Amino acid sequence: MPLPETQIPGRLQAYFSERGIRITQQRRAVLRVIETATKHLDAGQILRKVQRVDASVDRSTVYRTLQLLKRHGLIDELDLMHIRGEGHYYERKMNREHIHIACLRCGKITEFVTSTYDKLKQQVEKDCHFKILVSRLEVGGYCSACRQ
Amino acid sequence: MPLPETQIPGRLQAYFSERGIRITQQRRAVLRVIETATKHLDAGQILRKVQRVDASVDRSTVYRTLQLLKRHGLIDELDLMHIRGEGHYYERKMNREHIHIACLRCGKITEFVTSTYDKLKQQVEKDCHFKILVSRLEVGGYCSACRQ
DNA sequence: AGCGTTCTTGCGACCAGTTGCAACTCTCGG
DNA sequence: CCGAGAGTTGCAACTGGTCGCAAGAACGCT
Ligand SMILES: [Mn+2]
Ligand SMILES: [Mn+2]
Ligand SMILES: [Zn+2]
Ligand SMILES: [Zn+2]
Repeated sequence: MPLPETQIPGRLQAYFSERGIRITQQRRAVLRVIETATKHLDAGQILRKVQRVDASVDRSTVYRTLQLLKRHGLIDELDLMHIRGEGHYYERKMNREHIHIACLRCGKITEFVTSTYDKLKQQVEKDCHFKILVSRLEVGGYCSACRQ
Repeated sequence: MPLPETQIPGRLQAYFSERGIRITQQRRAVLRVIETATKHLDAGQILRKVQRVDASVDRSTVYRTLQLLKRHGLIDELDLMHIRGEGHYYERKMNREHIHIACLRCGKITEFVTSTYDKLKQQVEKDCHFKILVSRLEVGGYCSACRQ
């Protein structure tokens, strides 16, 4: 994941306190893990990282926090073509919307930004009279290396 | 779901026998359910429909058949923005790739076909040197009716 | 700082999806 | 039509995600 320079640690926590959403030790730990992630993490990975800070944190708390973040549009939920298992992956929502490209052979995930994607979404909004709040484009196939 | 006229019942079963994939009573039932579906079904709905034909069919068989169909590119797996629950939805793969648009308020699912989507995929293939086998674009937001 | 309200947590029970295994059944060749 | 062999099934056990509930923590107000 890009982890752009614009990503200030503590941003999620700031969002919470601005909105009067309670900050607990458990939530603080989850937010830290998500903010400092350098790749897409699934719920299990997030749980394990959180438990290295506080082993008593329950899995339901992590799931509830992920739901909260999702509801507020602070993270995106991805399938990444279910390369491994059938669970979901999470990433901090960034400035630029990007496409996820998953190689079905080596498992590499590539992110791709293009204005064509923005145009396509605008077209959907116009043609379907629909207000888009979330969107997700994922593709699976073979990367150049895996095609020899 | 469109259920286009080009959709001949028995097509999936024909595909199986052409390839020497065994056709069992259980698989036949699952294929029938998927071929005659008029909307996106989740695994639980498929299981219940199959069990109305043969009550002894186990859930693992349905899941395994769905995996088989997915592996052969005969069905697409969708999240539909997890409007209801967190499971996946399935649909027979059609001639035209389409976008799924989910209203987060009323739950309506709209399908949309546009050449812009094809162009975007071509661009990804070219710019990322990637061979696309599967793709999935889902958007969530509010439909015109739900915005008054 | 102490208090009360309200929200959050951990727990246990539950449900959905996966997997190893032994019993079964398809398919093909004879 | 039958039998052999490979592939498939149901089952049971397990894992991952959800939910109701009672105990516990956060935070605004004094
Ligand atoms: Mn999914
Ligand atoms: Mn569809
Ligand atoms: Zn690859
Ligand atoms: Zn709507």
